Amino acid sequence: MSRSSHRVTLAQVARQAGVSRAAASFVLSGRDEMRISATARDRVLAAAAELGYRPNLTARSLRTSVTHTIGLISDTIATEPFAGRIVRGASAAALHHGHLLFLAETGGDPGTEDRAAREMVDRQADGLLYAAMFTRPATLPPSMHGQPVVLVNCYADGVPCVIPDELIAGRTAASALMEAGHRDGVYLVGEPAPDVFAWRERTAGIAATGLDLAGTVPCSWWPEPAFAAVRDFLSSGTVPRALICLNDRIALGAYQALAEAGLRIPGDVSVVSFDDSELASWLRPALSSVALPHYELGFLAAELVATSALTPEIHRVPMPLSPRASIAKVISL
Amino acid sequence: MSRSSHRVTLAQVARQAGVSRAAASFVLSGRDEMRISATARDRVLAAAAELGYRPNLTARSLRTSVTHTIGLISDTIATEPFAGRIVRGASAAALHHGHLLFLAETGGDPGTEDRAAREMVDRQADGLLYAAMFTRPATLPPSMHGQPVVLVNCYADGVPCVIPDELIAGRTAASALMEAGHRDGVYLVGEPAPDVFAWRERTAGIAATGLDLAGTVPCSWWPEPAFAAVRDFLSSGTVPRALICLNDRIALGAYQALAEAGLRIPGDVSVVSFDDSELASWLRPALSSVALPHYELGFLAAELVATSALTPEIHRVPMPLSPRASIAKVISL
DNA sequence: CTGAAAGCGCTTACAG
DNA sequence: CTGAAAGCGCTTACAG
Repeated sequence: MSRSSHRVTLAQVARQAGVSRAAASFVLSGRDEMRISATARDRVLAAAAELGYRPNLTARSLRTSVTHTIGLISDTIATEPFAGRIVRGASAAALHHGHLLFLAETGGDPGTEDRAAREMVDRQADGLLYAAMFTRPATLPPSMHGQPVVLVNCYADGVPCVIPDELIAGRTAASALMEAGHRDGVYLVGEPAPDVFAWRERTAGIAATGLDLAGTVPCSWWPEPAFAAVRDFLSSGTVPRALICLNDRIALGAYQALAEAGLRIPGDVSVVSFDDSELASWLRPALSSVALPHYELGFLAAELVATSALTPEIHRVPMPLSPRASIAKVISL
Repeated sequence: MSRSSHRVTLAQVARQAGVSRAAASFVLSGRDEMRISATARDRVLAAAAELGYRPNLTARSLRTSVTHTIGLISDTIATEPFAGRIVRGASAAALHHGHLLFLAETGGDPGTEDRAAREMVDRQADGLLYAAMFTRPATLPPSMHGQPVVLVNCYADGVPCVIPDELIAGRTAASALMEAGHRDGVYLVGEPAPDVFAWRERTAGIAATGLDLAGTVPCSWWPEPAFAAVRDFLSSGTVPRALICLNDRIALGAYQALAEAGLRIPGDVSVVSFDDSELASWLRPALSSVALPHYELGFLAAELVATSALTPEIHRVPMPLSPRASIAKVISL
């Protein structure tokens, strides 16, 4: 006996209530056009409750050709610590709109991406989300073409996308320093990466404030290289007044190098960063960081497909500063 | 015009191939019982390829009453940094078995859990996974009763579950220290938590090695309290030889306190920990840590439902040590 | 207001 | 080997 044969069906509810299946369908799906009599309505509701009726949504979907289902393809979000918030946001929005999320993690492999998207399309997902770990141009898997899709944390011509507003983020980080009185001796830490959206926008945002960087300490965006680069930089004798780290991992490495050099944060050196990962609040002193709005990215994207708002726009989501103890006010004489 | 009316249907493929729908169905679903003629077979395949046919899985499911779909309900896994690996493991296993994952993040709210599970059941998911952020007893939402379910990182009577083998983990951590020659001055850092599975099993595992702890430094399992507790402990004058930290976050706090006290790792104090989060490899020196096998947990659990291996067993997944630089060999005289 | 009927796109015995 | 038919559980015009 298959499991579905255990489930009570609309026909059974109708029989027990003494009405037609059509009538039962109307009251249970809340469509009141036909003005079912109140007593019939009550009998159907009572029967449904008594029998524990649950609609078979796969059957309903076959008829209505809408599944209330959204597929999310992600390269490696669930691995990447805090980027899992994209998934959480998308799930919350989906649930909120009576939808359910299909999720596939592909590790970025194009073959897997295509297969996963195809599985979703074959299951008649109402729309597809394609999410990236870091903001970048996207190449859609072939099986997504012609489907309703929104890009999350990535972008492509003619496709609606939701991305973090890194331009404002750069401005926010620089402003935080300037409002504390910093003007001189501000260094950017992190390798220039003209190909990387975040780098381009953040540096443009910083420049837009009029803040004059004293220089750049190049290093790849990870703790270990950042530690080495900042250590070497400090050993040259320069003492910076403030560091803008291009992410929290770089900031961790910078903290370590600063500590080794006997420099205090924020007394000697102020630090501001991007990401606002958990790390930011764990460091000593806690790190001021501009938050990547992953939850909001996922939420908005799922909402766009749930509400069929699929015009090819670029939605920029604000990146707020989480101010913490790593920035000191400069006393000007 | 609805989207589904654009999709090419099995009937169209059959017509173009000049065979019955039944014949087309047989060749396309690879069921060879009827020994379709090779030329008919080829014509069907050609027609399907030419028309770009894709089966409507929602229709197939209605007929076969299996959806090749697995639902995953998680309290807050996608938020919790590395626990997102459960999702990744489950997704990989699902895909590997031709299934797709429904995901819902509930924030641990029972109402949301129940609603989400109901949405999955209504969509005829073949089985459900219920996952917890940290290993604990589980209370299933009512809508999951009677469904095929496996518990991930949590447990309940009579329900199959997949949990990390924390007992061996405790033994592994203690053994790592002992093999390096540590016998004396080994302290456990972290608040005793008799209600917490990980605490019970880890301490039991440590005890099982015969290692005699010199004491415990109690503190809640977070960086800040750990920093404060270890700092106070050190200020009492005791210098430990080794620390077993109950998670990586505690280890971070301990590192900070040790550094402040001018103690070197591992020269003065060896440190071993549990979790093997990203943090472990970022610290200086890199931290030896016993890995939480979240990916494997998710993978195995999804595989169990995909293969219908749903006997109510407790599956314990090994927790391997990631050895790094934080443990020093003790030179005995 | 209610009921009989068609149909969504498949699969699967069942006759030939 | 092939084809006509029933049916999975719903929704929705369409007559009465």
